[in-house]
Amino acid sequence: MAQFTIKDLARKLGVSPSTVSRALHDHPDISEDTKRRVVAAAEKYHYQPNLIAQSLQKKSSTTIGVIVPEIRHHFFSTVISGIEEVAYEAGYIIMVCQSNETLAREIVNTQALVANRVAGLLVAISTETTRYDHLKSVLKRGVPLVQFDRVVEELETSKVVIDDYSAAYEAVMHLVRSGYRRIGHLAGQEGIALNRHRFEGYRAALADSGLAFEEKFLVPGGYREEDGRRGAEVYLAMDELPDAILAINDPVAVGAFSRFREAGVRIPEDVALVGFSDTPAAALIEPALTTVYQPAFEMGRTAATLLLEQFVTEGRFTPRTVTLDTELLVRGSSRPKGAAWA
Amino acid sequence: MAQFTIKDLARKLGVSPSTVSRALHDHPDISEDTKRRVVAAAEKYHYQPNLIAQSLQKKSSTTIGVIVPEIRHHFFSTVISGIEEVAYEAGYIIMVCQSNETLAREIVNTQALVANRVAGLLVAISTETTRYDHLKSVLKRGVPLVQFDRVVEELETSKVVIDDYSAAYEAVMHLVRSGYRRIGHLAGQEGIALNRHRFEGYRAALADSGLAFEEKFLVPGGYREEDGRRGAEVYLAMDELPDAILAINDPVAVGAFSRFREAGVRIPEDVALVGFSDTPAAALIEPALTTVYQPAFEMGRTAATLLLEQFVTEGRFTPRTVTLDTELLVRGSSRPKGAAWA
DNA sequence: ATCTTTTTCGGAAACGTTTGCGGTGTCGTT
DNA sequence: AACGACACCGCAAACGTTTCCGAAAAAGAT
Repeated sequence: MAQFTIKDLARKLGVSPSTVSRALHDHPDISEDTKRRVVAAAEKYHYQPNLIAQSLQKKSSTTIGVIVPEIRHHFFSTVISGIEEVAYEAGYIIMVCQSNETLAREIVNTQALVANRVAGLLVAISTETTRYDHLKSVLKRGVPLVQFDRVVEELETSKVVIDDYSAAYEAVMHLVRSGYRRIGHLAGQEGIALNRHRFEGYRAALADSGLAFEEKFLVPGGYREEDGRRGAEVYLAMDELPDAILAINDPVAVGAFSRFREAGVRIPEDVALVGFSDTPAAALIEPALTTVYQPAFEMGRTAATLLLEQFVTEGRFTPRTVTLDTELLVRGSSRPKGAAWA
Repeated sequence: MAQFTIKDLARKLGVSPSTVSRALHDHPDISEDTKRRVVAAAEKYHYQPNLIAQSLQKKSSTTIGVIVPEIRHHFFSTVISGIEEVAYEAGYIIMVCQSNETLAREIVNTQALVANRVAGLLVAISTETTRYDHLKSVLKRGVPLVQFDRVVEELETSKVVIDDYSAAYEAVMHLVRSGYRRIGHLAGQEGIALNRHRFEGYRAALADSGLAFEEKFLVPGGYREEDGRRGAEVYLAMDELPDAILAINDPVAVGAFSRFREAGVRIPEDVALVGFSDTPAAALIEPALTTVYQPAFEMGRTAATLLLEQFVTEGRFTPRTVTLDTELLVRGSSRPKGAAWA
């Protein structure tokens, strides 16, 4: 019932608690013989070290905190999977919180994780997050922090991102090469760096192709399927549809996709579609969605790795930002204009 | 840099640490006046209680552990989302581990969580898990445990599940009513209770419909898309295909779906398909997949709620198992035999 | 004015570890 | 024979809280 502690073990063996502790940690001051006895006894009595006590004394825990907008989203759960993977290998365990895209909850979450004395923090900010006091305070406390995906650039932390600008640029270039000319963009909120970068890549590609940027074809929204549907709605109300659309992510693309289909708009004959890979569903719709593949799992792995590195670099440490490669997966939804059905 | 503790606060205020602690917890022994002073000072110096120390002294933490086969799977990440939701509301934070479907890692995970002195444990076992010593040991230590989805029935814990038997039964009945007669089953491993129940529901529905159970149409496999593809392969090698298939879950159904399509087999004209809802992709394929909807988010919520309830019921407590309702979402992939295209 | 009650607080131990420091005992060297 | 070196281990403090047990001061009762 009550906990079996190191003291109990010591009593059973007739040695001191310090000896037990040292034996368990393979300290050189302890003879091989007693080490064996201690380990054997620990085994026998199912001794389980109390990590809480250990953390208190060491002033640092063996858990790392993770904050994401929503756990259930495919992209983030994949990232978390990656994080857990390397955390596990390194003997850490992860505490996961979701902000539900609200700043208030994100703040509560960071406080809770700090209160739990996590060794470090991995965060992707919410869409509402335009003030960063909570993150700055984490930094000031000296808690290692690395941002991923949704990062705030002016914060001096390690970051892992994709090259949103180039990815969007390439996606649009692909559309242009495929014969599309009136290319719209289902964008995200302007505040988020990621969204801005994708927009800028989109715009630059238009410019570099000698195409005009049409304000009305830029329709901002959120990250979810319903936002895509709403966006499609906006396009449908226009005199003339764009002939291609770059969506801020897959759910939005899929939402637009189904709304368009309902309206009898053919993909890609009437309008081509390109997304950013948040979901495996993209490959299954008909025609399959052309999409920018984002290495979510790998993003989680590297973010965690960066954090672990920061743990060991005592004292002076310089933030690194690693940019992961994306890949444009060309599929049916952006078939060259006028091409026959596959 | 160094931590600002309750002692520091006490020193600043010229009172004892005990007084500060009591003031912060609104203890009646403390005058309103000093309470105000303490709270104000705590605010001023950004005092953050050390939950680690608190846990050590209280001998119980405010974190709950979660173990799932794989975080990245849509079903489980949705469950986790639900868990986090109610945990958050109750002031708990969750530690999440994945077993990667291996028993070894599941064992390590439970030990790590116990070592971290979680207040309770929420687990869905791996496919490999046929011995339960690690879970029994958790129980013996008196750590509250509730199982969800993949449960081991002989363990005396609260459980939250769906009625797999009935769900499979209804799904097959639906197929029969739609005119299908040679109904196959892409099953999971036999060891898992959940798989067995679905199989039994399937078999009972056949029997009650006066249809013969054909051994060869039962093809066991795993939970992933590739298992579905492999299963389709098996069917394709037969002289005669089944005219409908109940898949153990959506990924498997989707896998079979795409393999069949590659082989020129039409869905549902040549073979109808029904899945168990693990993924949103089911609604997007063409034709859309008929599937048994499982309330994953709700499952997470109730599992966490059950655990929280168990926290307060000191002493005598009787395990409850709650069965969540499913719903058969009838879509194109099981269109009545011979019916025209929508 | 003394005694009892109440209010308000402090001392100290405890939760389970780790670790600096010091203390034995043994052995080899001179 | 004496001394240093070394191997091995125990004491006690510390990590930041909470809480039992009193104790002092204030208030009320007689």
